[in-house]
Amino acid sequence: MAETMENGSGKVARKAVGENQPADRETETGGSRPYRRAQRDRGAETRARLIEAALDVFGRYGFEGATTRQIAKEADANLAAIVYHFGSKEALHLAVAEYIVERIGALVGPAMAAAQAPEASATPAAARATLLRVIGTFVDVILGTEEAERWARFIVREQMQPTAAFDTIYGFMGGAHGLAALLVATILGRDEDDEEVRLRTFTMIGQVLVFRVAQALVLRRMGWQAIGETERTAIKRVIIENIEAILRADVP
Amino acid sequence: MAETMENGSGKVARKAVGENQPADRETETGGSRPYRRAQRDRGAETRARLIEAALDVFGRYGFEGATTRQIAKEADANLAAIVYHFGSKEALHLAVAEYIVERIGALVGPAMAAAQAPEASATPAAARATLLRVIGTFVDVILGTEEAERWARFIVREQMQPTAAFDTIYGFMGGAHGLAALLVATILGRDEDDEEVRLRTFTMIGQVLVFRVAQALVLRRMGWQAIGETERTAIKRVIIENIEAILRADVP
DNA sequence: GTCTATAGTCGGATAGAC
DNA sequence: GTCTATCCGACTATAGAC
Repeated sequence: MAETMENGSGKVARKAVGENQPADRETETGGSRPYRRAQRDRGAETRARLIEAALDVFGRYGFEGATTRQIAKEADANLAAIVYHFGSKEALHLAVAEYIVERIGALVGPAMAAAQAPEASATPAAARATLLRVIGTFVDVILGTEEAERWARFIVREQMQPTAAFDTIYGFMGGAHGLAALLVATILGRDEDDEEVRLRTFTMIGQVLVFRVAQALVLRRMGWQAIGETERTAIKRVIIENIEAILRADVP
Repeated sequence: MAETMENGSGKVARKAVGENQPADRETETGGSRPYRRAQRDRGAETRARLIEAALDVFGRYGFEGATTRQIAKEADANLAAIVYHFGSKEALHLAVAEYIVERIGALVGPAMAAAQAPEASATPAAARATLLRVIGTFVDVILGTEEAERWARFIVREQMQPTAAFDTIYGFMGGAHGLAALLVATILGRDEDDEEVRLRTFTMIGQVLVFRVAQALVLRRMGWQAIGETERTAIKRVIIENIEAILRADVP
């Protein structure tokens, strides 16, 4: 593992990405706007590529297992760029956690904001509809987006062996659980701080998580190649039915 | 991480473990049986300690992140012993997977064997009782045994980034899911290969798993220090209630 | 079977040219 | 901002004494 092909040639195989060129290309008449733009925020783009690559590599190999060389290579950037932009391997790791929270927030933020509106949990019936909608969004994001696989790897590692990055992750995840717990509390007519309410909320989250965390097992057992839209729909239906049953049972 | 204290002294701090002594100690009259025994299977004991240590270190740092030095140190064994007993770091990794399957098998084997008996799933009612008992055992093992934390770390890593060790793990986990799915199928009066049955079985497993995988989050949100017997009982009650509700809903 | 010593490789981080 | 070159510590694996 970790690449045995280090055969000489420290050259980074620089494919044509449309930037990172020495300035004496792109001699088309007039415009050259793409070039100007690339020139202006070349640093920001390198930084972004480094974070994306680091998310992938940290997620796959863990903090210690990941190498800055591999991250730089995958980002098509220079090794020294990591220290320049972030200061250290550890700081890059933290930046990745912040990036994940930011990206997930962008995807589920609207749904969460809607769920936090007063009318969304005004009555048990409204809260139930809101909860089911939030869970649906959760399934779509966690199983449907291509990035989610990388996020999950990174986050689960933090759960099992927390580093300084965990606090950043916790800020978001704790809020999400709290919001869901509030909805569950409203539906069941209990207090938000009720132990049972919080535990039951975790079991609902777990029903979704298992398809992400134990995906290798799921694919083999289901005879699937991947979790596409068809599979996701089937999963969502089962989970929604389960949650309806669970909520029904507790409101006799 | 990965220990910065490498300060000279390659000596392995050899604490009194009752063995690994140079033979000219233990001059008590007569017996010296413990010594003889230690002498005889010293190799087997070193091997066992190496596997235990490797399980811990591989689980915490991943295959690449783990170092054979740390494993040897934690096992109170010599670095070269790893190659001697297993051949390579990778072979040790595989041996750990086999060890985990063996240990979990020893703990849940009886429950699984009982669940496989014909009468355990003869009727939907019998199957339901069996399933609830199996889930209870699952919760106890996964949240109640001290070793489970280490197993889970190792297994989840394999799920997210499978190596050769995954096949070993899969043999056991696939069987466990199959058994549970058979029970669920019997309860719901469906076929064992039914897609919905298999998915629903995964959602049941997920309700337990979340408390292991997202434990850092669970502890903070619940305000718990650890998951002891009290906490485990509360979790088990919620999960059992959920599963009863889910099964009830599908058998109108 | 277990040890020390070491060969050979690869890691993060730095310096300084451009 | 990005590059090459390099330091030096830590890694896996091996060799050979005991």
